[in-house]
Amino acid sequence: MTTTLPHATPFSANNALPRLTPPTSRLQQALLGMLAEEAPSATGRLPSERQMMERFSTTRITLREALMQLEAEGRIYRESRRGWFVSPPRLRYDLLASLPFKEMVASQQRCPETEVLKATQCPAQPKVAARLGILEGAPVFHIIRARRIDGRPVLYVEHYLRADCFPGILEHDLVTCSLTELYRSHYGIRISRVSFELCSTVLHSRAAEALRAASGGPAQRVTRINYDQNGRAIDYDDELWRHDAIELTVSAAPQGT
Amino acid sequence: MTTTLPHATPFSANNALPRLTPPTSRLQQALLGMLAEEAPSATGRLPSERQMMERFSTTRITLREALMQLEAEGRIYRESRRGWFVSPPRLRYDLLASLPFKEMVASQQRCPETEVLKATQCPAQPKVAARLGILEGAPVFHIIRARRIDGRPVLYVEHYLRADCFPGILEHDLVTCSLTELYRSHYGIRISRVSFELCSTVLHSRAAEALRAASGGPAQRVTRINYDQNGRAIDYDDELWRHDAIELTVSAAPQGT
DNA sequence: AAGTGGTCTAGACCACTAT
DNA sequence: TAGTGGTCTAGACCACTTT
Repeated sequence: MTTTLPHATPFSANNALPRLTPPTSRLQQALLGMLAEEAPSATGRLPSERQMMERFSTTRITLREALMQLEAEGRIYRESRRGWFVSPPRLRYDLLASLPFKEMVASQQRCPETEVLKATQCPAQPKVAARLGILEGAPVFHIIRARRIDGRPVLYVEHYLRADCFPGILEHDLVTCSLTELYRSHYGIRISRVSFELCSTVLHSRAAEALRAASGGPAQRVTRINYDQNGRAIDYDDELWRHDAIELTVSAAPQGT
Repeated sequence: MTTTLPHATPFSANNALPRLTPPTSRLQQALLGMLAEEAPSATGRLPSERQMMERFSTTRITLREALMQLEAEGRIYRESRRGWFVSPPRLRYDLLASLPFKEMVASQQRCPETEVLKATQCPAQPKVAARLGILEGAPVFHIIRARRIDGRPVLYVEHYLRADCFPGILEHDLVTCSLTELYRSHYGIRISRVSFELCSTVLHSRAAEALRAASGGPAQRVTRINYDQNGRAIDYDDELWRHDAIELTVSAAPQGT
């Protein structure tokens, strides 16, 4: 079942002729071809590494190198110990539209799901306190959620809410309702300003576990601070997205004008 | 010169005792320690891979795995075939402040430099035409620049300007002057709206070459469309940043309010 | 129980950089 | 010219998932 690749000379390293194309990029081409042809198979799962390595007559390490390149490009992704998959189209995430996750995903004809991993009250750590403009150790609600699109876990979020602003909020349904909707309907608080910090990093172990991903996998961090009509910081979100899952968007008038 | 690591049991694979800490994370710890102690050495250059691999008694492949993890975290970076370096602090890039590169970098006590790689007129490719709202093949100016911070090349930009808006702009000094400044001073065009698209990808070969980086290295893409006071798209920028070089920032009123 | 991905070993050659 | 990073080979064991 060994498909012959262009320039597939198994012992070309010992060959006087120069390799026309380096194995990795041949491999990538071949893999892309494979994705184009076969991948639309329901699950989007790729063949096992050993199968691919045999099919393309290469080593596991070399094959993985090529796969990880495609992962970095956002074309494929892996689930820990489960294998490689074709990446679905990116979700468009308009930062200033401030749509709740559920609405944002649904409006793009995808299926949103949420799971609450933790919801407690605790004292504010220094970093959280600084961002919320409150004293270290002041009470905050700490909510951790994992969110899925079409069944695939793509987002790990930690929310920190000023406890004094939202008494009893943990009693509400945190799976179905959006937090900003609760702010408005139950606490009369509207969000009048948001500020974001975006940076590309990696998944820490807890996030990785929640996303069925490899710890250290590529991630896009989006942190967000919401301010109410009085300019007071009311909550702070720390989002970690699988980096291939989103495309961020901003549209506004520049401030210099 | 071999430093003993905690749990450094060279043949632990054949050992009945479980490894207390996996080699890669031991390695990462050790490397972080090394960075903390020695790295502030002027150039920020790390020892050669072979030296590190001997020092930490491991394999080159395993060592590189650990280094690439740190690269993904944005703590170190590499220059193609030149070695590994400690990452300088990220530049804060406020998308809506619309500060020219030079001012933005200087305001953060860093030293900006610019190099023009290409500046020509050419017909608009489909993608460019679509974003500028002009006909395919309509004339655009195509400018490619590489930009450095403190001597390190971090940004590869391609600009596409509507040629009908900016006659003769290629005659100007594109190294020293900001484009938006030229728009205002010579063409009476102000930017009244911007729209961004952000997404994490990899460096294509031209960008990699310009940034002395490995092709396929981690990158942050920032595309930007500028609109004038009549709501007409006047230029389109495609920026590729070394992913560890920036931290993006947005602050504004959400649009739902 | 079989197979998978995750990790690790122990080498090697080449093109390029630094000296 | 010596040494470097980039790439590749040919194996191996383990913990976990899947069947």
